[in-house]
Amino acid sequence: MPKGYVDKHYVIAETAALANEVGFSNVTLKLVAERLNIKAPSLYNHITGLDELKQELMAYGWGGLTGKLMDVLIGESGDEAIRLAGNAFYEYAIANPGVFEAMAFTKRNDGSMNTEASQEFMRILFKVLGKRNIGQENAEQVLRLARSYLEGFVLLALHEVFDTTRIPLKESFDFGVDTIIDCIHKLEEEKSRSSESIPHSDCLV
Amino acid sequence: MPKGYVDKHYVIAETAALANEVGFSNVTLKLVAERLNIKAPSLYNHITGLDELKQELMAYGWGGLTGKLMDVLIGESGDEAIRLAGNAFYEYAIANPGVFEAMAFTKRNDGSMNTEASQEFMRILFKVLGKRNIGQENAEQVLRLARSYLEGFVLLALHEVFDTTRIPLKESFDFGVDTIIDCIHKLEEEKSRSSESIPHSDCLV
DNA sequence: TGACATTACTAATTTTATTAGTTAAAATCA
DNA sequence: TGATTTTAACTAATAAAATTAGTAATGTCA
Repeated sequence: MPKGYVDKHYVIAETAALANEVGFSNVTLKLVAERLNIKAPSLYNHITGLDELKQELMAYGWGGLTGKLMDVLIGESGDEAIRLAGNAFYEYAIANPGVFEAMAFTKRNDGSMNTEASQEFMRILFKVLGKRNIGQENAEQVLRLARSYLEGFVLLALHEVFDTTRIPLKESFDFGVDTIIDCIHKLEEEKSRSSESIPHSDCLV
Repeated sequence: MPKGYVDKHYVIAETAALANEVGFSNVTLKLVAERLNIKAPSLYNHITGLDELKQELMAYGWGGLTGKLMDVLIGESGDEAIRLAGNAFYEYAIANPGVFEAMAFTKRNDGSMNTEASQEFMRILFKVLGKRNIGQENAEQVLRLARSYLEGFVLLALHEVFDTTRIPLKESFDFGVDTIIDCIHKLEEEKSRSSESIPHSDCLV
């Protein structure tokens, strides 16, 4: 047990593991400290308090998820990219329930770090949508829809609201993702119809 | 200040008002008691503890929302019923942010009351979907999609995640509801196509 | 009126977060 | 290397909140 063994990142990473084991709402400084083999007050050398730790956990979660998303989207595009993104979200959240609670429940309007935490994730999704011919405003609408659905579904799934004896969770999740994809298709059709005076490239071949 | 003035319903109702004012996570027995002009330990004559009070608050919220939903759906059907249901959800949640947090965050898998709380609400939505020609399983899929979207969107809106300087919240919300309605239309078409050997009633006129 | 249950109270306990003040290890630098 | 300074741990103390125990006052009902 050398001295400078614990640092801020280690504290947050262990808090994440703890949250996944006992649930986000049951995370206490006492438990975090025990897991790190130090006393609770020593944590204040690394964090300003429990509130900050929870904020950090939220940011940690968004960072981890964003990493997975980038991995999965390399060289992918179109509908398949959207399905892969949805799956990455689903798998990350199910595998990290406590961290996901932090991501979903921690207020993001107080403080700058908070809003930024999920911004990179959204920026990537927006980039995927940007390649579709639906226009900027529609892309933002789809983005809000997608985010609401993803966070909502996973939240309900983790709270075991859905009766899984009939339809498997993943099947329902995919149904929702497909609906969003259908929505994009519809917007693409509208867009191409509205600009039909200008024939699009396929017709020029 | 006569004695038997406070009862369980009153405690819960005041907790709801308090939660809407200070936020769900800031609800304490001390604050509830102050609001009721009694001392904190006296609350234990009406509830078994803070945990139960939060569960009751969740059930109270679902009950209130279900009431609004029934009001709004009397004599309504079709797409309009779905829009009205969505609006009722949206308005209730925005008007009762603290109660909605209780509805969204309180775990529903521990204890029987919890799952039942939202069941009546879902049963009504299911009834609306049951009138559409999409089949039982598809109705369940749409229900999960709708619930995920509704809870997710409102959660994000209350956490002020969305940048409202561009697109108004309500407009985005309606976009999502319309997407769900499109989804239902698509399922209806599939259904009628799959049973086209049996001509449906319109063709028999 | 007089037992009985209910509801409020005060006092005490427990748990957790947090602060204050101290010490020793570790890093820095003359 | 050896002195100094920072850092990160500790113990002790404080504060706030939930909860329990025990008591008194109020209301009900036979």
